[in-house]
Amino acid sequence: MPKPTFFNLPAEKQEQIFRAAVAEFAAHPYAAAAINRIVARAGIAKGSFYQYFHDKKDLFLYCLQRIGEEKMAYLAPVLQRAQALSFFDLLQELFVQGVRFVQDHPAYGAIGRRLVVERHPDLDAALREVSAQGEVFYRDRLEQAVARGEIRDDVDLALLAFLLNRLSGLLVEYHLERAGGAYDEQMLATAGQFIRLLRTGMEARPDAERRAASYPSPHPSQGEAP
Amino acid sequence: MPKPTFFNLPAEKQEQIFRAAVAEFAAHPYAAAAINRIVARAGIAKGSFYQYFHDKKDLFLYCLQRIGEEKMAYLAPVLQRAQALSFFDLLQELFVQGVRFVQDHPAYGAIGRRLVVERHPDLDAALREVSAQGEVFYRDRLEQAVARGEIRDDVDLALLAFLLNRLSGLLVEYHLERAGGAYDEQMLATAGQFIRLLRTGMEARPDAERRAASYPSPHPSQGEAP
DNA sequence: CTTTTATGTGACCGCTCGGTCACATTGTAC
DNA sequence: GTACAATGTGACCGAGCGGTCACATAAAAG
Repeated sequence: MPKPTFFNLPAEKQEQIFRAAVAEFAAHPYAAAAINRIVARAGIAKGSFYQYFHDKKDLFLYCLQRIGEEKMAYLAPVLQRAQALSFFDLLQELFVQGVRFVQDHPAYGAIGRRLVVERHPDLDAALREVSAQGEVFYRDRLEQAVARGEIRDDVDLALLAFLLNRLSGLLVEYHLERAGGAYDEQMLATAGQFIRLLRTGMEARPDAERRAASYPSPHPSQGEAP
Repeated sequence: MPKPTFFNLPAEKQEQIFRAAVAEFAAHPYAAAAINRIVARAGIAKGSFYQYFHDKKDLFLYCLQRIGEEKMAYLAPVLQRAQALSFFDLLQELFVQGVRFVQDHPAYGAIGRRLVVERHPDLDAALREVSAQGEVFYRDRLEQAVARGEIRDDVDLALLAFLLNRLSGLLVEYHLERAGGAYDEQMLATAGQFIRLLRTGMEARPDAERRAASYPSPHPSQGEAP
């Protein structure tokens, strides 16, 4: 938790510091992220920084909390409708909003990815909390969907919750790498394909099944192979 | 590429240095990995190190190449049978061998994960090469499988190749996090569930389809939710 | 032996790091 | 004005970094 001094600062200055920190943590692994660069970018003295935060870890966790709040703000409209949506509609909405979030805040995405992969004592507790949160959420939704008969009852829900929690990150990465990242039709098509794969799998099947699986765009006009 | 001096070393000593480097790169982000610790662990003088390698990047790329060779050795038996196997059998074998590889060499897994997520100028070229390699492989197999009618012809192959390339990493991670990591029945069951999800999806369907999807273990006896 | 060539060595360089501290500046109370 | 508390500041500390270099050692060549 930041020191009280930080919260006494004008909101404008708090934001400057937060933005500088986010940029730094997005650009460098935690261990290599430099307070020196953060204070330079924020336009404050190093001594001042240590009046606001106890140490680097304190700053990082503050950033993580802020990012989490912003993400929740993105997801809130969807979450409110969660009960009213079918599981796959919910999934689609969550993925789409997830892509939008990272498109609007690429640095947040970079920090999230680092958090998942990096091994640093300062980060371990935060990582466990964040990923457990996501998995519990998916697990609950999955159980409801199974109860409603939307999802087969013979799948390993723990495995599936784990996968869904990570897949949203992969989808974002794919869209950013290939499509460059606009929030557009192409993105919706990719998300649709993604969901369709999850729903009905990739195996060829008799035609009867095929049509039931259609979603927003059946053919995203991706490049064909030579 | 290491300097000639390195290859003049007794194989034993080369191995000592390689192992020390792998341990360091697995335990720390590239930027934070320390030549000082590597030479200490390898039992050589720092000056000697710079007779063997041009710099840190040189050492890291050498490690990556060695790891790639060892992985190929693991996968070779499967790859040789690739044409004879159905796509999903091939996938199952690849995933299983992938898990085995990381179980036998946890440090290699850690380095691979870092490579995918970390952003460092020294690593960018290597990352692009490695991931492109994997995707091209999957893409080729997918096209063959579509031609053989094993896989529906209306999926976005680029997206699917990307996902498969990453999913193998996720499966490994899941198995290591939950099961702790033995190469055992439990692992085979998880891989089977995984493949089954890919084949037939998670959506509930009329019973006819259900049975066609069975694979090694239909019920992996994962814990039930309260 | 001496010379030459290849290899081993650790003190050292310049730099950056996270974090501290003595002091300067500011704002309010009186 | 003075007094006092809160906040701003950057030089500084010890440590660790990647990388260098003058020199020691050793083996082979003459």
